[in-house]
Parts: sequence; structure tokens; C-alpha cells
Amino acid sequence: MSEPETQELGITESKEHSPGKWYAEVVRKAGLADYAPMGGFIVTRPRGYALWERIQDHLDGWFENTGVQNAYFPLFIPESYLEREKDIVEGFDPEVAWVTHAGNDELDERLAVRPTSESIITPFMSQWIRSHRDLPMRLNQWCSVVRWEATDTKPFFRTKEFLWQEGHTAHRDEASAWEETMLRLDQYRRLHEDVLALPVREGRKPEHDKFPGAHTTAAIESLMPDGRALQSATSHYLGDGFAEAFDVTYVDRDENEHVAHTASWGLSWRALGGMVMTHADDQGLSLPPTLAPEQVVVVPIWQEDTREEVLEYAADLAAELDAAPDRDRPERGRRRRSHGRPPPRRRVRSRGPRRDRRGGRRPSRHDPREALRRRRAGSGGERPRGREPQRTAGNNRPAWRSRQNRLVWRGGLRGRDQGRDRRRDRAGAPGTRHRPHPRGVCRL
RNA sequence: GGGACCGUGGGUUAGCCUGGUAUACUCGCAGCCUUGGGUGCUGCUGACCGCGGUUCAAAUCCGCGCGGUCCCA
Repeated sequence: MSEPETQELGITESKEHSPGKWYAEVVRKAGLADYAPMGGFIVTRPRGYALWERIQDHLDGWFENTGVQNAYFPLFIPESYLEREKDIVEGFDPEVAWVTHAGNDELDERLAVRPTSESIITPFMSQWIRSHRDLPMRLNQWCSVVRWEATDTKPFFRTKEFLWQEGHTAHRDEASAWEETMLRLDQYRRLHEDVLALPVREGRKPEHDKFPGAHTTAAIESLMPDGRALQSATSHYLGDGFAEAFDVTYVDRDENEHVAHTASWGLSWRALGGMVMTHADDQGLSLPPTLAPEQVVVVPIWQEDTREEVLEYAADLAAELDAAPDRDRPERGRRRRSHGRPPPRRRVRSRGPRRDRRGGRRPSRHDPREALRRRRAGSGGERPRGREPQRTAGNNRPAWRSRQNRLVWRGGLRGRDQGRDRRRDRAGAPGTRHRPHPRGVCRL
């Protein structure tokens, strides 16, 4: 909240020598989050939230293409519901927050602030599932949950309230539920590798570390620079225990009632923490181009006598970059070069959040027409949301597959398009600095 | 705050007065028929809001809860 006495913009802590302090400094100085007045809670600032939104974009698109529907269930869970699956109660008991009063009146039944939503979602799945034709049923919700962990809270890594998505699915049999569990795990792996640029390991949790009530808990973990493994997503095969407890049965082809098998899977903003921890360094935050809200920053550096020239050049370059096709707008700049007057500014963000500087409309993530077009175009496999499947001549694959993925790994503008040589030359012009990051991540 | 009425398969409902095997439609499932088109036929699954009382016996009568609808302040 309060600004330091002397305004220090740079990172003063060392990642190598005091990773804890360094991480906290990066998160705050990069404008990702602030500490909330209650211990263990954070305020997610627009820049941090933008990163989360981009993660949402990717995952949500993949979910949609694999039969998942989004829904929303209440924040509160009646105690009697929570109690119906005993492992859940026991497993989460020490960290459940309870609502006991409404105004001045004590509630007849206290309400748990959801630590996870199996016990409110599964009873409804029970109502909605009658026969094998309703299966598999796949629901997902984006929400926050509260787990009152007292120790060692750290922005994004461990906060008492955290954002996540939780998928809940019901299936005919073990094979189907297990397949689901692995599919989601694979999507999480893909998110980490292709979007967050984090290598991961997949694994199965030992007995004592499973999700309460789960038959099997699978997880992906990435290795942090301090040598510790970070579990950033889990996918559970729940067996038929939850279905039994919440009465999720269906009539199968044999005309008999059967108990369903369920799975649940979630990814939290902890993944974001892992990404910051891994890619940032003593210079500050560093992000993969797939996620970075700003892709390029032009910083004019002038001498007294070159000031005019450098500023003009920088603005010109910024305008050109702004008009060029980029990650989010591959269609731009294909037909016409921008010769318009560059906006007079020293720093140009080549992309404003869902806004077009020239006043033109560009497809918003929530534009229903775009969604419709996307459906009509048919699903060419899973792909990130919010982008038109661009097809180029002589290449029948959606552009996001070719161009986009190259972009992920090459980083910056390099290797992007052979016709852009001119810009690359200009990027090296005196007084300007534009340097794609060698590791494949772009510095902000 | 006062009063009236109502809780029956997933949905709609009959039965309650006058206590005894719970009705029908729809939905769902399976099979057959159809394959000019959201049909048809056969079979099947599935329910008396909860607790207590009266009684040989309670969906039914009585009491208390819980939930809903309506009316009056």
C-alpha cells in the first residue's frame, strides 16, 4: 500500500541469495499484487490479473473443445452437505472458514466458505444425471476458494483465498473417469510448457498426500530455482466414493442403476507464482511472450543534440510495430503498411488490453459473434481462445498452430516473418534498443 | 405480526372427507417399428416432506417441526 520513502524502481534483492525477499519484491514492483490488510490475502493488481486472464483464455478454450461447460455454484456450502463425504470434512477441517451469523442473527446451520466444491456440485450432478446418455458430464467453474492456512503465505504461491478453476466430471466407469483425469493433467502440462514456458514432471501423489477422498491424485510439478518442487495443478480420479456419498447414479444400457465414477481437476494461480519465480531475475519480471500483456517496449535514449531525432524515430518505430501483425492480431498489417502519423509518446505499449488505439473494433474474447464463427469454422483441434483461426494461402492449418507456436519458443519478433527484415535492421538503429530475449522470454 | 391453503416417482397429478394392494400423463431406460423427419408399439425403472401420537393397520386422522403458495395488517 504505502510507497517506500525513497522510490526504488529496481530490484534490490538477489534471487540467488534471498529468493524469498526477492520474489516478494518482484511481485510488488512489477505491479502484480499488493498485500491485503488481512494476513495471507493479496490484492491482485490489473497487471497480475491480466496474466491470470490469459491463462484462463488458453485453458478455457481447451476445455470448451473437450466437452467442458462452465457453470457457477455458491460460495457457501451448508455444513450438512460438507459432511456427506467424510474424507472431505476431515481433510479440510482445520482450514475451513465458517459463516455463523447473518447480520445480528445466528444461522441455524453454519455455512462453510468453499475450500473446494465437490460437496455442492456433486449433489446437483446427481439431480441432472439420469441415464448413461447424460454421461460423461463435465462442469467447470472459475472461482476463488478459501483455505485458512496459517503458515508461510506468499503471493500466488500460498494465499488463504486463491483463484483457480475446478472441473468436476461424472462418468460411466473407471476407464472413462481415468481417461478424463489424464486428459486434464495433459492439458495442464501443455499449459505449463507451451504457455508458461515451464518444464514439468507428471506424477502420482503418495497415499498421505492425496486429495481427501480421492482414489488417485495425479499432479504436475515444476522445479523451482531454489530446488523445491512446486505442485501447480492436480487432477483426481475420485473413484465412486463421492458418487456413492452424493448419490450420483445412472441407468445404463442394461436398464440397471449404476454408481457413476467422478473426477475433479484444478489449476490455481500458483502456476503464475511458479512462472514469476522461474523467469524473473535480478533485473525484474520476465514473461513468456504468450502471456506478456506488453509485447514490446521502445525506450528512446537520447543525447541533448539527438533528442528530437531519436524521439521521432522511436515514435515512428512504435507506430509501425503497433500496426504490424502480432500475437493477438495476426491479421493486422498484412495488406497495408501504416503510414499514419505516429502518436507522440515516449513509451508505446504495442497492445492495449482489448482496445484498439485507432478506434477500430477488434474481436473481443467475449464477442458472441466471434464465438459463433469459431463454432461454424469447426474445431480444428484445441486452440487458444480469443483468436480467429487465421489461414494463410497454401497452408490449411490455422495460423495459431504454425506462427503462434513458433513465436512461443523463439520469442520476440525474431523468426517471425521473413518479410520483416527491415524492422530488424531498424531495431538496431542508434538510440533505440529492441532486443528479443535470447531465452524465449520477453523482458518487460 | 395474524390467518388460510398445500407438500405423493425427475416434472404434472388421482387417492385423503369415509384408514387396508397408490392412479394416470409426461420424462427416463431397453427392445421393436419408422428412417420424409421431433412419430407409433411393447416392456421396465422410479414417489407418499420430517418427527411423534392414535390404530391390528396411516399418503389418509391428530400434534409439532420444516418447506411452499396466497390473503390481511
